[in-house]
Formats: sequence, structure tokens, C-alpha cells
Amino acid sequence: MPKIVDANDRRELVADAVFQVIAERGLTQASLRNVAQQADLALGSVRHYFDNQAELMEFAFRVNSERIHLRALDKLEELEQSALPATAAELVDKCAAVLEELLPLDDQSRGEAVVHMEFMLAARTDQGLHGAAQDDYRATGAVVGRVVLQLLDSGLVAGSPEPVDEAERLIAVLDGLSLRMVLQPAWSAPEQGRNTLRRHLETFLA
Amino acid sequence: MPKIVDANDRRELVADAVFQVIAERGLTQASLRNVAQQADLALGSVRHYFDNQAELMEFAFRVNSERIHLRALDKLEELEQSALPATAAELVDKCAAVLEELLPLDDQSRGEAVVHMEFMLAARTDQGLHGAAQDDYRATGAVVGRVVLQLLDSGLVAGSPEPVDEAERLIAVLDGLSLRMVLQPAWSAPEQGRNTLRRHLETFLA
DNA sequence: TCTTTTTTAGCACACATGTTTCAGCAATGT
DNA sequence: ACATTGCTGAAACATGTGTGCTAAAAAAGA
Repeated sequence: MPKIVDANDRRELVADAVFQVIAERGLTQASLRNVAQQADLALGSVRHYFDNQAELMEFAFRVNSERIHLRALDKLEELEQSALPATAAELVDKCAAVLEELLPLDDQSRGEAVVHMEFMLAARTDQGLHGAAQDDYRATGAVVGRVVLQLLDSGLVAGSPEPVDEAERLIAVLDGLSLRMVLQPAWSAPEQGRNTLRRHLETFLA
Repeated sequence: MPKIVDANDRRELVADAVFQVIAERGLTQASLRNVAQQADLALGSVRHYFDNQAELMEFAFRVNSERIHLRALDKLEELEQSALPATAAELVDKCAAVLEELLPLDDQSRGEAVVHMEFMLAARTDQGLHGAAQDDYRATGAVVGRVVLQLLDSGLVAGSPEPVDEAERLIAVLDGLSLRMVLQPAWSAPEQGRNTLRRHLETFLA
């Protein structure tokens, strides 16, 4: 028996190299050779863990999606476990804490957001990535939907908006903010994104 | 003197071929050879009108941006020329008419939106496209900003929100809706996008 | 008809990519 | 010690890419 390397760890290590290449030079530069060099591995080693480039890309896509959504889900369960907030300000704070996990507010999440965008766009024409994109949609829909329910069921909202409609609009705000913060960080700083999100949430209250 | 072909017309024709290739197969497939084939031209012919691939791409990017923003600007000037709307519903109609030009509601604008997204994302790592992306940002910012001013100056809005902040949020809604309608047309149909936009505008009114 | 100039077409080169193949290494169990 | 087997590294191949260069074609004026 040779050196035993945990295959999953190795695959995630390669995926991290993919993320770095995409964040710095874009998805088009995420070739097997560039990724291998970034991971300090030989081309053959990368191919030992991934039969295809397609398989590598789908794996990296899914890992990235899960990292984002798992962080948001953790915060969400904190919110749902804790006592119902009494004041409006407290409610906004709790919801914002969850949704901010979906915004690129630091270097780490900025990189993740870039990778996310590139993969989502690529999935439009790449059949191999289509399934992963569908799962990603469902995941963010679930997170945002549950936050909206928390918000609307709190008894602090004005009017009686449709949850599905408001989830759709909130997702649009989040996606749009992410897009701008990723592509135009000079004009859309983290604080600005945070503030815009909070202002949007506050419009639900009387 | 040989056959005189209007150089600008020809360049736009090649740009149209670029748009078709991107819409159908993505930016990565927009090679000179694929574009030439799509335009029914020889590789040499394309290269006669564009020295570089970089020049072609920047030209196509700018043509696409201008087409989108010119349509929106036309509608916007209609709005600003016409009499001030008296009722809230009429105001929302007018503003929505302008902003809907920025959403992918038919096949034509859907293609434009796809091309727009691909170029914006590519501009993040491609220095040659950076300038065009900046101009695009300014253009949409101008359109949306003027619509927001029309809205807030109508005397029909509740509260006194900051125009810049609300423009930022509205741009996020538009970008997010575009993104979803382009990437997930099955879940986000044109009517749904239109409705979400109108609902957002209505939240400004009492 | 001949000339001139735009336009088209094609070849060739250097380079990057995904993939296949195979030889060598290195560590672990016997 | 030694054989097994996961792992690494490298070379080779086919394909696609941008670009430079050159020659043919085509059309309008002389």
C-alpha cells in the first residue's frame, strides 16, 4: 500500500485552487494546467482525482455553493431557535444577519461570490453544470424564503404582502447587490451593500 | 475603386454575429473563427475590419450597451416631456415603462441581457473591456437615477427617502431580476419580472 | 481595357488546451 | 526483503486559437 491520501480532502484542495484561479483570472483561465500549478500539483495528479475537466468543474461548483449556503443556514437556525424578537429593530438585525451571509462583505465571501457568478453564468450554456445550478437556486430560494416567513410572521409588518412575491424581490435585491459589489467594488463598498439590505428590510415595517 | 462597403455597417454586422454566438454558446465560444462563420464571412474579412480580437470585443460590448440604454433613454424622455401624472397608478406606469426597457422581456432584449452579463463579468479580469464597463455603469446609473428623481419629485411618495440610496436599491432589483430571468427563464418568466418591478415601485407610494 | 484600391481568401506559425498513455516513485503490508 | 498499489511526473497527440503574411478577386474609375 502506498501513501494513503484522503481523496476527499485532496479533491477539496484542488477545488480551492480552482477558486483562486477563477477569482484572480476568471473562469476561462481555469484550465487543468493552471489549476494544477496553483495547487502545486502535477497535471497527472489532478487528473488522478478527477477523470474529466467537466467533473472537476461541477465538483468545484457544488463545493462553492455548499460553503455559501451552509454558512447562511447556520445563522438561519440560530434565528429560528432564538426567542421571537419583540422590537422591529431587533427583527431587522436578525434577518440581516442571515442574509448578509449571502453578500460579499469580506475578502473570503467576495471570492466565493465571484466564483458563484462565473459558474452560474457558465451553467447557462454548459450542460454539465446545469444540475448544480438548479440545486443552487433551490438552496438560496429555501434560505431566503424562510427568512421572509420569519419576517412576515412576526406580526410587525405593514400590510399583508405575498411571501412568494416578497421572496422573489428580496432575492433580486441580494443578487443585484452581490453583482455590483463583485464587479464594481469601488462604487459598492461592503458597508453600502449592508445598508441597502437593511433599508430594504425596514420597508416591510410600519 | 472596389466595392465600397460602409465600414461601420460592416462592423455592426460582425458585432451582431458576436451577439448570436454569445447568446447561443457563451462568450468563450466567441472566437474569431466562430464569429466569422456566423456572419458568413471569411476569417480574413473579419480581421480586415478589426485589427484585434480585443478590438472586436470592446466594439461589440459598446454597441450592445448603447442599444440597451438608447431604448431606455428614448422612453425616459417621453416620460419627462409628458405632463406630470396625477394619480399614483399613472406614475408607476410611466416609470415602469422606462425601467422595463432594462429588463429582458422579449427574445431580443433577452439576448442583449445575456451578452451584457457576459461582457460585464468578463470585464472584471479583462483590462481591454474595463473602460466599456465603466461607461455602462454610468449610463444605467443615469437612467435609473433620473427615473428615481421623477418618482420622488412627484409629491406622491411616502416618507422622504434619499434619492441616491433608492437608486442603488432599484438598480439592485433590476440587475437581480435580469440575472434570474436570463439564467432561469423557466422560473422567472417575463410577466413575473414585470410584476416584481411594479410592486417595487408601488412600495414608494402611500 | 487597364489601373487602382478595397475586400476576400488562405496558408503558416506559435501557443494553449484536454486527453491518453506510460514509466517511475514511494510507502505500506506481508 | 519485497511485492503491491496508490500516486506522481512527463511526454505525445489532436484540436482550436490569435495573428502575421501573402496572393487572389472584385469593382469602380481612367
